Amino acid sequence: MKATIYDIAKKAGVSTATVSRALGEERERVKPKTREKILKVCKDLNYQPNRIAKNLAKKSTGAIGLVLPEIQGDFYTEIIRGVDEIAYSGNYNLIVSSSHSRRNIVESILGFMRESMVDGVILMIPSMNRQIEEILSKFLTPIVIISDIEGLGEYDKVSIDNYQGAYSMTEYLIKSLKHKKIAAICGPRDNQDATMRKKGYVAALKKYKIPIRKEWIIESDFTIEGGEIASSRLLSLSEKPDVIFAANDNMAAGCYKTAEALGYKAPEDIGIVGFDHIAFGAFLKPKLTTVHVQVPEIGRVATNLLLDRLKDSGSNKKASPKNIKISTGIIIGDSVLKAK
Amino acid sequence: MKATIYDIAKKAGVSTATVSRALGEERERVKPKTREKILKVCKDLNYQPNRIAKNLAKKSTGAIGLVLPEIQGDFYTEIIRGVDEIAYSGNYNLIVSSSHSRRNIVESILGFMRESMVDGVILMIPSMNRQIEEILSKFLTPIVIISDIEGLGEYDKVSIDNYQGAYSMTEYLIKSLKHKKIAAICGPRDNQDATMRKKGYVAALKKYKIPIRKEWIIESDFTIEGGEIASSRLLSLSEKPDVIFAANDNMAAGCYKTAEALGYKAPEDIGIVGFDHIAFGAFLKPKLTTVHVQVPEIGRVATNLLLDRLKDSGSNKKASPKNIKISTGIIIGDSVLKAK
DNA sequence: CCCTATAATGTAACCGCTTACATTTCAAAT
DNA sequence: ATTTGAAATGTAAGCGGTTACATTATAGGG
Repeated sequence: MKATIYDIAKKAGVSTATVSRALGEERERVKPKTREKILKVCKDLNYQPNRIAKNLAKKSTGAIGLVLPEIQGDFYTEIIRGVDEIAYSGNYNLIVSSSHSRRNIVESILGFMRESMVDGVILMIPSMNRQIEEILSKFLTPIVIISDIEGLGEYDKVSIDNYQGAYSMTEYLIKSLKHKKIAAICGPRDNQDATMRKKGYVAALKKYKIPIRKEWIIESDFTIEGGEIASSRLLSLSEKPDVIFAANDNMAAGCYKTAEALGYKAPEDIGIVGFDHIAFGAFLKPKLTTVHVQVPEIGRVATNLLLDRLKDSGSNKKASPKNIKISTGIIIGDSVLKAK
Repeated sequence: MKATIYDIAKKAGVSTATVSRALGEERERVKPKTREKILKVCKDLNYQPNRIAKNLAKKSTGAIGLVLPEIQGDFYTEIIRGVDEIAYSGNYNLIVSSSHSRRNIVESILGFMRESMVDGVILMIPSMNRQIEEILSKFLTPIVIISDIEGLGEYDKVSIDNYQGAYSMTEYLIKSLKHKKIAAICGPRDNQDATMRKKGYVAALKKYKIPIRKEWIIESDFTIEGGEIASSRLLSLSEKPDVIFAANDNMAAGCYKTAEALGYKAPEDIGIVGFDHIAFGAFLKPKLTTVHVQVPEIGRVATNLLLDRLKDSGSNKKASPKNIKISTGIIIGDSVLKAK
């Protein structure tokens, strides 16, 4: 049988209160000699405090939940890593939940919230809907949202600066590389990151007075295959673009595949640029030019926001929601040349 | 204030026992009419059972822990996905912990065990040491180990069939492709997966009576850079191999880099094969021939073992430890040709 | 209408820890 | 020696559920 605090108290000849204090934050309030005796008994009996009982008494779980839309590929591991790092140093455990074949986002959220599994949750969602909003408003668990969705003023929010990233890349293509025929493969319409990236692209074209051609803006799905399909459509147009700006690196990889299949050589025949700067981009040949996103930083920032929130969840004066954008940069590879 | 079971009981005019029954597994034992009334009150008060209290009363946490050596790249997300899937359908939450700059494996394990955070843990470790063994033996939390380490008879274990995978690949190179000059870039000496892969390679050579050359067996570290260094050493030997068998795809990618840098063309000048079949392998040019490992399956199998263990952790007759090997296959790419 | 078996519900102890409040200890001050 | 106040420790009531056991309601048989 596992030893409990009573066993320790008995064997050490003190009360449970003293044991609890000797082991906890009030360490200092028990006489050194007593404490030593208690610690020795703990070691002898191999005592492991029961975390659950502690949590019940303290009314907290000591865990935070991370809800991801899916979990596949570098992007998500890097988010997890960032969150885990901060959670760990804040003494919280991390529970990860993501959609998969048998569970959708809503169930993930409910799993955490409905059963008060966690003290707070970090919610990464591509888009908001009525149902999710309703669920969130129903619970009082602190929430940090990772998403580029506008509105949602009542929540702490961290997002990639998608707009700026896409704008900068497009501007780079136009200003530095003198390109004008720039097509875009966008992400899903209902994905906010995708939407903002598209907006950035469009805004940059407008700024430099380059007409926007509908047939050069294709909606896709952020997958490699989606990139293949979209790019093959672009490359079969009578008037082809010189550069394809894929809204993420996966789709850029798809463009490489198609280009090769159709006998185009990057960057000479067609320029390709991406967004995200995930690890395997470096292995594409030629090396991919892409928008750099500090992915683990997203996780870190979100977690810090959440921990702050948890810290003063006791005090009644709620700090007003924060909204942090993670800035981006441009990684210059060899996948696009200066326009002739 | 959050509603508790007492609030519900009071408002519904029944006892807490009845509420508990109406909501739990003994649903059937309360009269339908009563149950309905209770459910209505729950909805009205937006009642969320407190999971912690439940756990304390039931003496379980409803969570399993997954300890990873690190969390970077596809390999680990796929493991997580497999584990998560099964954990979810078994109604367990998943807590992930991995080493990083501020925490090592031992701390990860202790975090779970010392504070009884989880009902069971899945432990993925590249190698065993005295300290870890000691910790594990000290706790009675059920454990499943993902590792190819021999011994450890007392634990459930799942491993990639590294030996067979490496053997098959080597045999394929010898028998089907008629190669004889096959070098190997191995993983770290203290990594059991690496060790078993090397053994499989050596065994196949022996089987086909091909002399083993020490200078063609290089120890490296499973990273891309390691693969670069190792392969540049191989390619600078006076007598060069025809094929390099890298013990993982990362190192194979390193070989590609080196080959290119030194002016060798794969597969004509040098054949390259890998191990793992991680996603980006498909993007190497030429397409990588490699050993396929069913990574999510590892997670699934491990979790099933753990859940089984948890299920009959009540019964005293402990089932004897299981040891499952996940079989591998060969993915034929274009990175190695038939010997001339 | 009573008896009895079974279904439905209630009572209260318990899970193992924390902590407000009460009590005791002890050293310094008088 | 007595007083006093801080330090050390103890007592016991929670935290919010579950569940063994006790009690009450209900229905069918005599």
